Amino acid sequence: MKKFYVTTPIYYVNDVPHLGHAYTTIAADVLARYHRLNGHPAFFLTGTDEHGQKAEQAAKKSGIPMQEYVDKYAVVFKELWKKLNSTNDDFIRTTEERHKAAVQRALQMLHEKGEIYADSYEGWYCVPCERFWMEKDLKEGNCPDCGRKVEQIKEKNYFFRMGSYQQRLKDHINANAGFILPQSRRNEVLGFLEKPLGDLCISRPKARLSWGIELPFDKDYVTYVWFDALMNYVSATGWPDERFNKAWPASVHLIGKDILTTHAVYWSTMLMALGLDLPKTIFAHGWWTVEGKKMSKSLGNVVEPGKAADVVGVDQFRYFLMREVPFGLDGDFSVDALISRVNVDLANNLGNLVSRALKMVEKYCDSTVPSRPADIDAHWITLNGDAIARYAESIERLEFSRALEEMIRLCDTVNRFIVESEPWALAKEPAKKGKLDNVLYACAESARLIGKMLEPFMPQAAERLKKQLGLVEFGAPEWGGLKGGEKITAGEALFPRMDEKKIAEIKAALAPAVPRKEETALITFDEFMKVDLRTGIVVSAEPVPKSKKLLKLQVDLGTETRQVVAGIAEHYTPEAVVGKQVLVVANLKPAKLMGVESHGMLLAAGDGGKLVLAGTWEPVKGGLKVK
RNA sequence: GGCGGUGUAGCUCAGUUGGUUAGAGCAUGCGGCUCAUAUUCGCAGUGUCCGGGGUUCGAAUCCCUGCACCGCCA
Repeated sequence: MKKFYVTTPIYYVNDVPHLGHAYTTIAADVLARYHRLNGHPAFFLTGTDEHGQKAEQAAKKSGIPMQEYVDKYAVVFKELWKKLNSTNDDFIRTTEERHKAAVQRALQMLHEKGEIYADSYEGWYCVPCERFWMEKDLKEGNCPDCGRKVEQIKEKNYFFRMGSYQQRLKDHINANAGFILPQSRRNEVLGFLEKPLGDLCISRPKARLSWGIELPFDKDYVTYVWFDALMNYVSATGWPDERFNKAWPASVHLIGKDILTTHAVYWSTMLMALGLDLPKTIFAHGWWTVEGKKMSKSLGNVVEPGKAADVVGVDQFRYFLMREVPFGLDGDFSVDALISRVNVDLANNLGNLVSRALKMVEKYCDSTVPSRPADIDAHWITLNGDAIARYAESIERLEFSRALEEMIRLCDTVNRFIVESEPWALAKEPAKKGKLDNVLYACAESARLIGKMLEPFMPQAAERLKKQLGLVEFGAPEWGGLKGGEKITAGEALFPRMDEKKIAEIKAALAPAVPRKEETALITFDEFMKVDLRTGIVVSAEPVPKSKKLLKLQVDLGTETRQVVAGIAEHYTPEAVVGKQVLVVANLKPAKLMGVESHGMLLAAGDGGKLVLAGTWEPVKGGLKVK
């Protein structure tokens, strides 16, 4: 029997779950449900990644003891998955004994095999930021992040001989077209592997970071979080116990595109070194924007999945995520798109179809599915069968949106069939009762098949539809599952249409939280007057070589022509700014940008998108004081 | 800068190895039905297939080039 093992990444506990987390988990859940419903033993794993510096920092910041902090977050994730009807079979936490033991065992094995070695290196280290910097990245000898001074320190660490697996990994990827998906991501990894692959530092000195799994062969170190985290995929299956073979190798690792390299390269080589099989597929899906904008805390537009599911319905939320965007591409989460999907696909099309079909069975057939006609049109059976085949094929390929498209298409087909057969007209002629029964059997049976298709995606709606059809299980995805005689209960609509009131409610619930006002310190008049603002006229402009953003401008300030370098090249062409009347900070300390001297700054307004230069309302000459 | 990708209807996209009038969904307009959640069905569209050049009997598709955007790497 075909076993199926699907994983999500274990989610990092430095923040609350967002749309991206829900997306991966729901996709994994759909796969797991689909396989279980088809009789394949399925194992669906998710969990939390609880070690490492960021978790440690986040805990410190919140002033909660480490273990208490991670316990709290693990619960937050678990509860969300419950709410979203995730059927994960296990939930692994990297702070659990079973996981720590597996990680230490792996480290021990690799150490003994000579796959891990100690080495020292010197580098520039920023103590407050707790990280090393390359010489070239330093800003005037200081940390490019915080600007504080860095120290040259010498540190010993342990390294995994990742580089020695480069060729084997390339060969594996080349020989297995489905190993890394989508194809564009596969190309990326192959491109990455064109350059020499270095070894991987897998330790952190406890002096710097104590929150982690201790190296079994050196108690002064803990394990690097990625090495620790990736091991979850096997530790949860019981590795190194024999029983892990029941699950491993994984059928699919679902991941976000941001963690492709760690999985495709780190994890794959780790498995090779441990002598374990590689997963069948690593699938990197895309990211969601919200109303066209990148999700970010500062914009306050982070979608909380629990909240979204509460207000639109869990099934509707799951449907939208799986249907809206081809799996693998980026997508946009907008209230308009969400409403449209729910109203058009689920309410008008699918829901209404089920409703009209069942109500007719109630009305014309005494709420009982007519007996299965012997001579039903073969073409009709083929139409249904083809839809199911294409649906199944799409899911096997992880093309969720396509699978759902096929389901909706079948609804279209059945809706058309109803109009063409006009059961309401047949019902008026007692002589045509036989024909009427056949039509309504076909409708009910198609509804069953549609239920079968929506089951992995929308489990609650599936349950209701099953009851409406008088079934305990939907049965096989083949024509003829309904035997006739099933008691129908039409009841309430499967998916209520969202009206204006509901839409307003959703918009209110999902509206971006008001971003914290940036506290602009108040300044005195005198302080303001220290800024020498002048009007200027751009005399000439040219791009700064090798720079995307910078333009080199000569600006007429009346008494002189100033050279000013402005970061506006992405918004204005040189031609567009020549002759423009601008506002210049004339007493700004000169600076060199990309090696070009700049004696001042132009004023411009922008919110991260389009930048707009500031000028005066009426044309004025250059050099006037602005106040 | 290196490598890879994308550009098709108002919007989101599909277009197999080149082959008739270039498609789907949504949105829009008109018409029909009344079983159904004002639902559904039919019809109607609109396209510089990013620009330019080339190969070919024939190019959205193949080649070259330019532009724009995106991804990975540095």
